[in-house]
Amino acid sequence: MKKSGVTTATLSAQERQKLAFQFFNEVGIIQQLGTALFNKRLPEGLHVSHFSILNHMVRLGDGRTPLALSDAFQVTKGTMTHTLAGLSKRGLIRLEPNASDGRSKLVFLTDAGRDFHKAAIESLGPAFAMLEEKIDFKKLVEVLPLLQEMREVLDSNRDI
Amino acid sequence: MKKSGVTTATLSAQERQKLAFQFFNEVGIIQQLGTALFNKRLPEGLHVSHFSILNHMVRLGDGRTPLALSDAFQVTKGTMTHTLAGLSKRGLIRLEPNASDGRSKLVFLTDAGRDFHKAAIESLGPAFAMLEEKIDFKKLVEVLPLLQEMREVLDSNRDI
DNA sequence: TCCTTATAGTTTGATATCAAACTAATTAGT
DNA sequence: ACTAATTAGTTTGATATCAAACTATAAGGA
Repeated sequence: MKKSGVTTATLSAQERQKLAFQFFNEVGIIQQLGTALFNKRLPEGLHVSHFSILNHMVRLGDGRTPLALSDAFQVTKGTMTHTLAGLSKRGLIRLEPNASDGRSKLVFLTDAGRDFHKAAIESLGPAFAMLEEKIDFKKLVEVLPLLQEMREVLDSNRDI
Repeated sequence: MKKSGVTTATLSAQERQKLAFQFFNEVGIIQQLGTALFNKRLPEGLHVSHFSILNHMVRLGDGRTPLALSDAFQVTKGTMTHTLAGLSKRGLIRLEPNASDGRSKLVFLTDAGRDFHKAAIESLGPAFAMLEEKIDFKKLVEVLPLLQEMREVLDSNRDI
């Protein structure tokens, strides 16, 4: 794998610091812009956070606990309570008691939730088309492992 | 070339969609965890957003307008007003009228701001050490170009 | 000059998120 | 079995952010 620009030889402490800031800065901006792009395409009052949960359940199955979801998305339990309340109020999910644990609940997709997810995917079409036109998705494949690694490192070192 | 997993040959529309969701999901989580990690190390009441602005001015010079800063960090003008107010209240920056434009202001670092920046960098030391130990920074170098590209694409297609 | 439009910054109202305190149910240690 | 510790979810209070309306200044065209 060839590379250009910054040499791979050695990075000074200062270079590493600058790199890290750049990395987190870009990540933060991408997150903001990406969220804004998605939000704009979703119906009034619905946020990417809502869509993400529906998407997660459509792809990986429903019947999970709120805690499992807050783990998957790395948000606090309180945030998940809030997000699920929004979905529930709109009838996109159903919250049922968990028979095997009285403290817990299970989250299920409703038909409306599946429909909404499908419609949301459709309405994201133009944004996807734009991305596909401008970005070489094979590069995304190459980049994902580092992102996952970074996420895992950050996740398992929260107490640092 | 392996046959399992995603090959670089061709990606179906569905694979591309899944990739994009994964990408934005990882980015969102990294942003959250990274922000949390940094915030924890900053003094009470100060947020990464404050530090980032100080860092920007230390590295690239002060005397910029709030609008230039909101552009650089891709936040709204209102958000920048709020963030600068926080910095100003703590005496870390000075806001002066812009002699060449009555509508505008200029943002300057104070000595306290420079001191604080230095101290913040120090207090981020352990977090950096952890990252440096766990992450190969050369990989960061390789990943930055795509992140920048993605940021630019998203930035120049806000209206999609 | 006067009027229209554009620009810089502020304000307002809403919301997503976090951290921490709280409640209720389960599990574990003795 | 009983108490202590843990766990799932909710609530509370704070704050960072956004979008949109607003204010004040600047620039341009007739």
